Amino acid sequence: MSLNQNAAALFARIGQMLELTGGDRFRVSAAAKASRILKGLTEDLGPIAEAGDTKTLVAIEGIGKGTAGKLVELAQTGTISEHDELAAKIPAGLMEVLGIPGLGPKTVKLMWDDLKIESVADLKAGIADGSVEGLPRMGAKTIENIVAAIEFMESSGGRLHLGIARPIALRFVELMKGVQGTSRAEFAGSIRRGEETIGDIDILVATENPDAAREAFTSMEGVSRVLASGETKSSVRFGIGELGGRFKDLSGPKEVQVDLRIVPAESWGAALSYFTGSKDHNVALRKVAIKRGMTLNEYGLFNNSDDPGDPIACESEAGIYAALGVDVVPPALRQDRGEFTDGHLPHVIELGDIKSDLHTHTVDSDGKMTLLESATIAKSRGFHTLAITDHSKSSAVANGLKPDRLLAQIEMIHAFDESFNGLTVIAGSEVDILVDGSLDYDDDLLNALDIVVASPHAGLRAKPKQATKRLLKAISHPAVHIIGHPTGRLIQRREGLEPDMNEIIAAAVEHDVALEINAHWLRLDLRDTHVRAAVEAGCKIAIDCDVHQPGDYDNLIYGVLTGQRGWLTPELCVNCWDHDRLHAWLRSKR
DNA sequence: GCCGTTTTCGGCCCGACTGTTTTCAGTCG
Repeated sequence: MSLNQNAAALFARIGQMLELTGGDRFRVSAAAKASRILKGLTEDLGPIAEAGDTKTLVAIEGIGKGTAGKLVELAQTGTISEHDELAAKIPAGLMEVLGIPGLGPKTVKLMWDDLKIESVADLKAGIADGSVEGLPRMGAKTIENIVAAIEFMESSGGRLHLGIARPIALRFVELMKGVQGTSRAEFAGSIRRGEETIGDIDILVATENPDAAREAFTSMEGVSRVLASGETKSSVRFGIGELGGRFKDLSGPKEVQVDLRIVPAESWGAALSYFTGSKDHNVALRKVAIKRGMTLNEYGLFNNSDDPGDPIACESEAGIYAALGVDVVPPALRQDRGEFTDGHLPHVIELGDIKSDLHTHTVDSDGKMTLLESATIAKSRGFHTLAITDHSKSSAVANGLKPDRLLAQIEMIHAFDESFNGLTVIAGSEVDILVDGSLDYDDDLLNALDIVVASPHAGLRAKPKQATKRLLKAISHPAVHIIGHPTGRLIQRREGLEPDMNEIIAAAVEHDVALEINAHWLRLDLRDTHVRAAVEAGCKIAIDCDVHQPGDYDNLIYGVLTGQRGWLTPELCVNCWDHDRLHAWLRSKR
């Protein structure tokens, strides 16, 4: 594990443990912030911290002297003494109790101090024997909520994938739009920002009939429990099983919390901005407001005075950003990763900019569609180019093509292309990058292909140095256009390779190779922070759906959101190029 | 613990909901 990820986990834990020991709340949030920042960095701080270079470390926003010192300590000794000291005082099971929704540090500390509750099991026993009931402010209703929350936590195995949560959010939005009196409905929160995993779903509604909205929301089919139903906010648990069996092999949450916010139509923009977040972005945005003598809340942007009067801006997000004198920040960029400090924002890619898919499979390997079926969908989406890239011979389980079958397929695709007016279909392959970095076909065959996507499929537990070497060798092969899902990670399932991304990106720039954002929501590989580093280096990026079945084309949005989160522009994304420019680039490797 | 157009001290975003309270604490986002 890299120092960043290791440190991020430790600081997150330090923050939680400080809460439980009654530490200063600003120190708590500083530790949590340090954790988030470290998670989002692209450059590994390992060598810097090991060298004791605190000057470079404190230059990072949110990292001060204290955190820098602990990073150095971690790099040099393998541990942070503050963490170990806290961990010695706090039972491990207590952290799990803190994870129960609705239970915060105050309550957990009280239970620990007064009742010696040190685990979820202790808490259950304390509820059963009535001792928890004896605590101050602990009534029957609160205990009922804790029992339900424990059940929820035990049935939910972590966060939801974006590709599962977003369709649910869209269903809620459609439902709310159909309720009488609704003028606007939209999802906000982490789904709108395109985060790769989702904690809960936020739905925003502007309506003349709040009671009808609330009623429709809490009684939607699939709602298993109503947690709250107030004037402006309702919360429910929604059963994911209702979606059917397509994701049944995915271990994950069985339920998700969905929040409905009913907001005044006139402050729609302020509310949408507020509930889209991220939290860090909101804090940064409010600081911009404060600097300008204004106050920002979910109702609007106001002058800072005793009698603020009418808002300066509130109806649209764009109006609020404009009134604050900053660029409008697309939702995916709202991460507090420099969107206010790096001058003007780039024009990031949008779904409509994508004009080709360069990584798709057919029935010839492990796809479910024929060439004709896939090409028909590609054409209906307005693409000018479709690359067929079935698996190579070593991917036996995926029915990879032996050389003779590939030669026959190339011939077939080239014949097909002439008959499918308006869409150029090109012959390619998703060629395995073998463990030693060599490719799965000989050079003559590779050069017979219009496009080569080289991807790692096996040996994904290799050490970082070996992984770097392997990918560098593939990148330097003159026939390769794109490196497919470069790390091979599966979100919440498999870590994948951890190569030195800076070296990979530099090599890709040197050899004119594009790195892929695989748009499948289980992959999103490259991930957002890697994309950001690649974009900063001027590296070409491909966004492809890795199509196996018809619905996979719909995954494109997840790839685009990931690109946006990495500040990707159409100029650097080969799928956004027009026909002639794309094909000139492809031919330049032949 | 972090930070600085009030710069090495003294602040640190802001409001809703619940459940338990007679005015508010705790939690969440």
